[in-house]
Amino acid sequence: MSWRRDRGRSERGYHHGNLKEALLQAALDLIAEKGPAGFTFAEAARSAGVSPAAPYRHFRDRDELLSSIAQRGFEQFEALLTAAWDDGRPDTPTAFERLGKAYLKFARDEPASYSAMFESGLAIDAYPGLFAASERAFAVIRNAAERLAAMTPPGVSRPPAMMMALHIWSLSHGIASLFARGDGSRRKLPMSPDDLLEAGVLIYLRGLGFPIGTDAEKPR
Amino acid sequence: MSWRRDRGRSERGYHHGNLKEALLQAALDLIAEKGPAGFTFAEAARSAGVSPAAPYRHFRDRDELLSSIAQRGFEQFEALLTAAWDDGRPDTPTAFERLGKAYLKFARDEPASYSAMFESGLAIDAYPGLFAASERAFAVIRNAAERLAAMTPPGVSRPPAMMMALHIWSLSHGIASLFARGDGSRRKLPMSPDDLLEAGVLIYLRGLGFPIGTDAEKPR
DNA sequence: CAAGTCATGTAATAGCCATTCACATGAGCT
DNA sequence: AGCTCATGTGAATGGCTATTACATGACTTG
Repeated sequence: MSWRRDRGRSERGYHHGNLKEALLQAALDLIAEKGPAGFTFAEAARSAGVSPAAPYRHFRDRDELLSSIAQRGFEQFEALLTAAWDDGRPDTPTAFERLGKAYLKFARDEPASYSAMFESGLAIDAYPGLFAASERAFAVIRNAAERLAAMTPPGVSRPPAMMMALHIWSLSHGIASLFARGDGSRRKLPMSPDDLLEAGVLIYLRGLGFPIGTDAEKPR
Repeated sequence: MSWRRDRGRSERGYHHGNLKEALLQAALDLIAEKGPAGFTFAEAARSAGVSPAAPYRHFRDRDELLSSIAQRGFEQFEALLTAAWDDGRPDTPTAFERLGKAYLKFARDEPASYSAMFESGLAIDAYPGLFAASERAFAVIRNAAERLAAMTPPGVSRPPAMMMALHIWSLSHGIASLFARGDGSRRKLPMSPDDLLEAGVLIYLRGLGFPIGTDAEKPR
């Protein structure tokens, strides 16, 4: 093991010491500020205090940096979803609701990552690591759907868990994309995105035969 | 009236005669080919056979061209949705299903427009015409939801039409964004996006109290 | 500890793009 | 015929991506 010179000193000579990390962080900040299109390799380099050519030692090109950010985003996303699901505690429906909220929370709190993940226009299958990370995140939702599907009341035909997962994911993603972005560049709404999603999921689950209160609105 | 020299001749001298249209078409082709990020003002000009500075006579900048494309997209989208809805004929639920299908069809058939409309990262409120066009398109969905809401069976609390419209829109948009893009750069699915949406809408409507067959799958 | 190696940075450069400005062209009006 | 203004051109500026040859110094090895 070699211990890097971790002294917080900004006294960096020729070598940066942690450029890859610094670039990822800088890029994240830039994306948060100006969207995934506005971010430039050169400016990230400038933020990190290195020459415009330096980043190429760590990323093949701009897209690879973007894909790294997206991948990290999916990993963070998976962790958040996993925590929200909490293995179905205290009960499956409650945990399921929490999962949906967590989805929107991520889109709201990490708009930069979210952009990189879903709106950067990257060909996801061109980056195996990215693809795998996104599959793992989706797996959390699919597992939860599995557990929920297993709970269908007797006398009701059991829905395919995969389909449920896709419906919930699509609804969450649609709401997040259209209304719940951190950057305010989105459309106004007569209710909060969280409430919109919660109501939608409740109605959907009732449609599957789950016994849930018959009024869609929460009186606040 | 002055009649332009509409002769199909490509004999154009100093003036193009229809540059604005030509640029919009060229940009659409380029976006279809390389995504909204890959499209460049300069290349559109080249396609149209004019100098790189010419487009500035018709659009303030690149973003304004993009917003024009998005606006046209919304207008075309609105027309498609209106036709699909067909004022609720032959009956409201059937027409409502058609509306959802039309949404996906648009995303599939016009990926370039769809990208410009939803993934270009434009600040929608910075372009009043664009904003208005998107509102008109959404109004079609809202009207349909209104009619559907009015049909809720007796004994069931009537859902807010706006909320229904937002749910359906979000679900459609989520499915379209995640799975139904024309460019194969999206994720694989165990069922067609159309079927996924149809099943989701049916389940949702059943959850609202509409009397609909109790099995979610169509046997094909 | 001295020499060598290799990862990591830099400088310089080519090519592309957005945008602007002064200037050219010619279509339509009077 | 002459004028005028919308529409195009050429040239220039400054920024970006990406590549290449070269510089630096961190770490290894004897």
